[in-house]
Amino acid sequence: MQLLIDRIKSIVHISDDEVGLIGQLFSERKLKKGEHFLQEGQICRSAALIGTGLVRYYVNEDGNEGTYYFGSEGDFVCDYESFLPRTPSTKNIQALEDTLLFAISYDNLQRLYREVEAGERLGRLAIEQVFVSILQQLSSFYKDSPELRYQRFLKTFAGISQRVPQYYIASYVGIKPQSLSRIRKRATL
Amino acid sequence: MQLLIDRIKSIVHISDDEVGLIGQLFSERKLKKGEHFLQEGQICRSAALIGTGLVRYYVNEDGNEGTYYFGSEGDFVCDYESFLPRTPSTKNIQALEDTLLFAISYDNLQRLYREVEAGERLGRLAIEQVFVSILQQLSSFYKDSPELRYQRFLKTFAGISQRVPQYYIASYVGIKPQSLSRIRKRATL
DNA sequence: CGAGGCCTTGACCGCGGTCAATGCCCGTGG
DNA sequence: CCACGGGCATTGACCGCGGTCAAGGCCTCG
Repeated sequence: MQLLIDRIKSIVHISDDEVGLIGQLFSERKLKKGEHFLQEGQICRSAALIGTGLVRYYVNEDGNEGTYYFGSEGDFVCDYESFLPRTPSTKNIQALEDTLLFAISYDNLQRLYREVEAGERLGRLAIEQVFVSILQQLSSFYKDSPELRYQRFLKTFAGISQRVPQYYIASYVGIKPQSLSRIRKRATL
Repeated sequence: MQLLIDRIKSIVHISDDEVGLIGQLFSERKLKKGEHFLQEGQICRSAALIGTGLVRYYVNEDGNEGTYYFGSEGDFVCDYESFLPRTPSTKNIQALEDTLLFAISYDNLQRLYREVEAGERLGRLAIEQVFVSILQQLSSFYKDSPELRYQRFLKTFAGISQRVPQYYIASYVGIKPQSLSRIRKRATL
C-alpha cells in the first residue's frame, strides 16, 4: 500500500489525513498468471495501480488477439471506455504474471475526486500520462513499418520485453508470430 | 465566444463570474484553409476549441503523411504531447477549411485550473473524451481491415466525410489513395 | 520418455505499395 | 468563349511483405 501512496505523491501533494482516506478507498487485489482483470462484455468497475506484476490489454476479433498495451509496476490499470460510462467493455485486461493490484471502485474514485484536495488534478495528470503514450503508439502505426514498431517496442518496454512471450509481442506489433520470427531473423543478418 | 461558454457548460457547471474570467483567458484566432495551427518542431503553446471549420492532425515520415484525427465544430484542439511538457512537437495540425478558434495559452490554462472551481474537473473530463476516441481508433488498427477502417471512418466522421478529400481519408485509414480507390470500387460491386 | 507449448522455417497466396498513364473538374488567362 | 494547366481520382501492371498452412525442432514438465 505504501507503493500506492508513494506513486500518488509523485504526481500531486496530499496531506496525512488524505493518506489515511486513500488507504480506505483502495483495496488490495491479487491476480494469478493468466487470470483476467477485465473481460470483454463485463463492465470495468474499478481502476487500479499495479504493485507487482505485469498485465496486457488486448482486443479480440474472431480469434485474432491484438495486444495494444502492457502495464507493469507503478502503472494504472483501467478501461476508461467502459469504466467512465459504465458500459460493457470491448477489451480484455489479463495478468501475464502473478500480479498485486491496489484497486478503487468507481464510487470511491468519485469520493477521492471530491474529498481529496488535489483529487481532480491527480485524475487529470494520470490520464494525461497514459494519453500521451497511447498517442505515440497510434502515430507509430502511421509512421513505422512492422520492423520499426518491433524496435520501438523493445525500447518502450525495455524492462519487460524479456517477460513477454514472442506471440504477444507479435500481436502488439500488429503481425503474426511467424512474421515477427522472420523480421528478427532478417535483423540479425 | 458564446459557443465556447456553451461547450464548457455542457461539461461542468460554472458561475457567471467564471464566465467572465474565461472570456478573458481565451482569445479568438483565425486560420485560413491550408494554414497550420501547429507544425512539427514547434512547441504547441495553446489549446483551443473549434468554433467553425475543420482541422486534421497528421504525422510526417519522409514525405508520407499519416492523418490520425479530424476535428470540427465543438472539438478541442491541442497536441498534449508537446503542450504539457513544452517540448517540440512531432505532429502537425492543419486547417482544412477557414477555421475560427478560441485559444488559451498554457499559463492561462493553469490559471483556469486554479481559479475556476471546476477547472481541474473540466480538464479531466475533456481529455477523457478525446482519450476514449483515440483508443477506439488504436484498437481499430488491431481488429479491422483497411476496408473496415474506411467504413468506420464514414460512421465516425459522418458529418465531415464530404468535406475531406479522398487522399486525406486514405492517409487516415493507413493506405494510399490508389488502394482506397480500389477498395471503394470493390465495395460497390 | 512422451506430450504440449512455443519458436522457427518453407511454400504459396493475396492485398496494398509503387510507378505510370489516363480522365475529370475547375479556375485562369489569352 | 475556349485553350491550357494543375490537382485529384482512377486504373493497370508488377512487386514484395505479411498471412496462411503445414512441418519440424526445441524446450519444460509430468
